[in-house]
Amino acid sequence: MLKIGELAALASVSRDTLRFYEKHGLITPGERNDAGYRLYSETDVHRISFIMGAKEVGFTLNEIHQLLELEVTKDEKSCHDIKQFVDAKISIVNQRLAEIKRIKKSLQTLSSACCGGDEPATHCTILEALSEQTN
Amino acid sequence: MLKIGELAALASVSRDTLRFYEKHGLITPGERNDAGYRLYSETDVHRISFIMGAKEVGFTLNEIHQLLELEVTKDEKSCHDIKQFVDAKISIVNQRLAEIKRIKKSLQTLSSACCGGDEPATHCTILEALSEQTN
DNA sequence: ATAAACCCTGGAGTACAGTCTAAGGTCAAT
DNA sequence: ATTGACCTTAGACTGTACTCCAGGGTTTAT
Repeated sequence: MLKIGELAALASVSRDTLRFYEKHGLITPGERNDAGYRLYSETDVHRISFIMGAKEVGFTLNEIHQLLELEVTKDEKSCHDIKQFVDAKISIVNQRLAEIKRIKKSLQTLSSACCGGDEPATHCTILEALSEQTN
Repeated sequence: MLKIGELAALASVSRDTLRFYEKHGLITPGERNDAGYRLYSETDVHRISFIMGAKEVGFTLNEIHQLLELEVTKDEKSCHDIKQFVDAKISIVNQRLAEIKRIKKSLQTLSSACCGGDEPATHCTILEALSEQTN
């Protein structure tokens, strides 16, 4: 079992952030010791890793909460309900994926158009790179 | 040339958002008419599309500003400088790409583990899906 | 045994990204 | 010529996601 500072270090977040996430129902330590210290399990490590990952790709804490809530509500919901919810999220993820690929392509076009030398970069612009793409 | 409401409708943002972006140096209409109305060009349409796309994949307005500023500062900077900056951004984009693929995989594992029927979804959890992955 | 390093709660403060309101000017249609 | 839909600014307000602080208790190392 990890204390809050240990999990915080592991996940590269602050203690305050973990307590903030707890207040908003994203992650609750399974136990507390006699002094009231939070004690986090292995599962909590996975959980915070999922949260950080989802956050990084643009899910809000609210959306992440919904995703994680699937775990809590699983017994009350049918497979059908969950499949529908998850498939809706997958389609959002696919949109994000397409968008990030578009951005990457723009940046790569820009980078490769750039000779990398010392001359002024008169023709290096994101917008030019974007407009050269057939999207 | 488009008026603010027209560009707003095109980009699915509010007029206020466009003015807010302007205040923060992201997009400035090339012209104003006699009454002081903002008039946006074709380039501005591309620009707002880039902004929305970058935002969607998790860039902050500040980061987007930096990306777009390449255009403005191009003459003062060498190709070398710009290439370095852009390549750094590409590596951030690659991280985001990897992360969103991880999320997508979790969701897909979850979805396909789900029979889709009417029974309670006892084994449908994001965390189970995550822990089944070899990452 | 005592200081440093950790933990607790509650609440205030901050940065970012809008969003809304007030008070007024402009434009197009009836 | 006047109504309604648009535009202007400045500034107040909101929601999200932290971040910090005060005032206290606990644990660990010397």
